[in-house]
Amino acid sequence: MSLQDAHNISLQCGACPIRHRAVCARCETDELALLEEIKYYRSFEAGQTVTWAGDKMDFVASVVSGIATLTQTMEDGRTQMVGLLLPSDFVGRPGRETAAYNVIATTDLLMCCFRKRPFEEMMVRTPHVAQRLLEMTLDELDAAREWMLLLGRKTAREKIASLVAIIARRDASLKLRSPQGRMVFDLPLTREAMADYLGLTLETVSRQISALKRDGVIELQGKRHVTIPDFDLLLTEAGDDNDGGYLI
Amino acid sequence: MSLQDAHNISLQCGACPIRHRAVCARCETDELALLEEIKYYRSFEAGQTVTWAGDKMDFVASVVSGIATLTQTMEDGRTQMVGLLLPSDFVGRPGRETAAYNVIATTDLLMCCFRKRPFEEMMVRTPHVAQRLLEMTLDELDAAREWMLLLGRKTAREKIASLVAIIARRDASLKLRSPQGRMVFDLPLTREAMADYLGLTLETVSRQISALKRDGVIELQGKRHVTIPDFDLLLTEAGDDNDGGYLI
DNA sequence: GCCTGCTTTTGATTTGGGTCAAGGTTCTGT
DNA sequence: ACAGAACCTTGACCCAAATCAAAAGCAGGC
Repeated sequence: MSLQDAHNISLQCGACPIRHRAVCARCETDELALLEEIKYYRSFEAGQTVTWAGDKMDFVASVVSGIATLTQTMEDGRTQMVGLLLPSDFVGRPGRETAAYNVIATTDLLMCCFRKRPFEEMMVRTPHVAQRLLEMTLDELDAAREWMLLLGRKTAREKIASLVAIIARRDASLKLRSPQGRMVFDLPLTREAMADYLGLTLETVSRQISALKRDGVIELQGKRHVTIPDFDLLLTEAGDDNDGGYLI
Repeated sequence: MSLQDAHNISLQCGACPIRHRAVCARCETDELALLEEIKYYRSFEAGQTVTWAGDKMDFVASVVSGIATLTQTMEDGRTQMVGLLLPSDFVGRPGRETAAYNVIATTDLLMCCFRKRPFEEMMVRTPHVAQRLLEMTLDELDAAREWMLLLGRKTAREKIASLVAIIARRDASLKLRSPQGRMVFDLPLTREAMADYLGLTLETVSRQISALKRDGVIELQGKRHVTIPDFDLLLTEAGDDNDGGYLI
């Protein structure tokens, strides 16, 4: 199944821009009509900036294809990625005027956008959508807090294993499988992007990937294509005690 | 003004358990009555656990007095604090069955609780409350992501300066002041708790506090009582480029 | 083919913060 | 007032990851 299909599934009922993990039985016809009305598409090239932190952002959106990152920066250039947007992910802050982070397309990116004002109006009128949005935000908060544990307490090797596990899990969910046993997928990030996500340098990322390869935890074909022979082994390396459903 | 007073202000309209930074013009009389009905108080002793991650949690709550922490742990005992609850802060996950983190009282703690079921019912009926809850969750998400930058990219000295600045800011807001110039307050955390929050060891925390004291960035009376001679200097040490309204 | 400009890997060296250890302070209960 | 227990500070040493440096892989354009 393609990423485009995954997006279609996530927008299942055709009405709600919000990701649905299960079938959505909530949306009503007029909501559908309203959303279709305010919907439009925007595409970005790899490397292009979607928004800068502090800029006005007059839309919310759902990623259709491609990958974008949310990053924080300090004046001296140190950067920390705080979120990764994959197809079917939602981005935007209903009720907020401005963007809080830099949003940057790391591949060619297609987004399904909704103008914010009418979207917010719809939210007020349809509590189920607002509730779903709250759930999604709570999910993101859980993910962010799990990531805080990684950034604060995990070793470089554990960080890499965690990231690979998260991407594997995410990839499996796009394929409607549960993550287990042998898994094959592509890393959607450069070494530098991984470093920004994990609070490491790209050299350390490269070294630890080599080490995990040497130790048989992962296999690499080329630089991006990964095979995981044993997902449980990877989880052990990641130091995860829970099933970590939250992240990304 | 006492902490109790701060709580009263945060619950200003007397109806909504949700923290209001400005005057709340939203709540209607029946919501008030409903909330009063489902409201009860719980107190915990210092060190007592409010909930463990994964446990059933059938209430949401607002901190009246005292301090609690949200922590994540790994099996081997490494812990990372992911949130700090001060008076007027809200805790709980409407729509979720279980707690996601360990919530531990670090001082004697009084919480104003609401049974979750009726609270959720009210949320569905009153979109303003749901919207306010979404705003709060977005605030928490912003804070978590700002914290990710700290954990991933800041030096030990910057981390300490950031934490002190955040506590100063928070203390000022309880006193209805804006943080600036000379400030005096108490650190509500032990060195160990600070270490857990910052992803450091308690020895490093102690050393860096000593260093900031030696360099005149902070002054200490005893172990807890802090004077900041120049708030802007502290912010510079923290490496903050924004005004950091989010954190805690 | 063969430049040119990435991205990635690997090596050598340095360093910030962790670890281990020993005292010092402050608080609490008797 | 005193004992014991937390909590905090400081020192010595070590190590994981950063930094500095160089070379290798790889992709696109001519």
